[in-house]
Amino acid sequence: MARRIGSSGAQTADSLAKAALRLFARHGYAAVSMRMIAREVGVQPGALYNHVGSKQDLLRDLMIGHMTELMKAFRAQPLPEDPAAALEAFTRFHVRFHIDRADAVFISYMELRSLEPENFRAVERLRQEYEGILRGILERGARAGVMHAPDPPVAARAIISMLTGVTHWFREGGRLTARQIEDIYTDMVARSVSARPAADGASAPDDTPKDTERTACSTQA
Amino acid sequence: MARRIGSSGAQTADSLAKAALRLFARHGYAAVSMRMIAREVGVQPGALYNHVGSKQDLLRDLMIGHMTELMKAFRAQPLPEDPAAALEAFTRFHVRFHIDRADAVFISYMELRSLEPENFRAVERLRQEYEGILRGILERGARAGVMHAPDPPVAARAIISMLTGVTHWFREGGRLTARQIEDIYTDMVARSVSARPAADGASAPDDTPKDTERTACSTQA
DNA sequence: CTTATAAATGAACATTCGTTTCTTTTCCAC
DNA sequence: GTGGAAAAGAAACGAATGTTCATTTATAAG
Repeated sequence: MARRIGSSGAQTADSLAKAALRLFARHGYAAVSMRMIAREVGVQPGALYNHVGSKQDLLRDLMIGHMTELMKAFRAQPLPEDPAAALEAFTRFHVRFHIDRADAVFISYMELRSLEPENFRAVERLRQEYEGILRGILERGARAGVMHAPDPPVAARAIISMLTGVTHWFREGGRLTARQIEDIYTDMVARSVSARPAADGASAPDDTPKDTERTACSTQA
Repeated sequence: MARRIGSSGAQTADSLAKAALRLFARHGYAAVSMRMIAREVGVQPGALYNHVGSKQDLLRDLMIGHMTELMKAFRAQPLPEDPAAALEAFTRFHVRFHIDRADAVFISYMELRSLEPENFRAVERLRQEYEGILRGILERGARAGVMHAPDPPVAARAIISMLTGVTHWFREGGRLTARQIEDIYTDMVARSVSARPAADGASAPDDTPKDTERTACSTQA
């Protein structure tokens, strides 16, 4: 009764992952019950266990799947030799990838604590691998003298925090398009580690320029 | 009723909040039971309800208390007129305040979704008020031509995301001191909205001197 | 002291939790 | 068609959930 139209084989397993992803992202792992997921999928709670070993397995698979996909997608594009270009490529990739997968990102950065130790280590290893890519870019840039990054590990984390934060507020159809966001972040990241000094107003209050044209900006608003 | 002066009177209520804060931060609101909190306080579960109306009230009080304290602490210090100096003051304050209260920060940024609608609105209003301060600084800086912020609302969020991220990894006694972290972030934030162009260069009015030696960052790890 | 009251206990309430088990239904190769 | 495997339904398991309540203990004022 109530059979699906097509063959239902992998269909349920897929919508299970999708439902769990959305619910975990929205309410958090601990606040989501297997019964909620079952209702969302349109199935009885017990039936879920034909496709997944446990609730914890579900979370682990989602997170490892996301991180693996992240690494794969990043490696699928060529990384420019030039550090500045590489940084821009990284930034644009990160923003675009994360905007498209806000739910998965949210979970991956938020539910680390919900993972049992062994699963945590597996995900954490992937996360550090990704972070290492950015750190490497910053180190190369600093060595080449084209970037200012007094502490690449900290800078890498700071940048990733900034970029990932986009998932907290960006909504499709808002004031800005994804491309505009991408441009703004790319600009900010490039500047944040620019080899040119910042305008240190603290020690130079006389710093105000005579006057300039409107803030020249490469990113249209 | 309003008696409460005794020795152990407010003691339990206080350690209750402390215990809840740590547990919520560590495991998440939904994953923490009143029984866990009670055990941490050293009391039976039912006794908690002499000091708090419900688990949800506990979360709301923690979050509103934190945000209120944040606003109060910020307003307690003078905000420089000069936009660049104000930005530095904001950055240093934010990093310092958040490093000292990693647990509360974590909860406030993480458990918004665990709040019931009415409580959510109350906290969100405080959050936007704080965000508005930074946005105002960026707008003033851009208007004065000393900052490059094509979209102050986005830039404000990006910066706050970056700064708040410090609570995810900073641990006292690590490789860097809190002051060093503070310096690094201050430098990055100042650069990220610097009126001077990034390395790839675009329009540069009133060009910058060639001296790149005044790297104002005082931290070397 | 007595007395009022705040706080803690210990047990219980009705729900909900993740998961298991058994049975029935659906699907696909033959 | 038949047989067997995979998936779903139905019901239940023990444990844990937030919370209440009557009772006892501690505390401070009069």
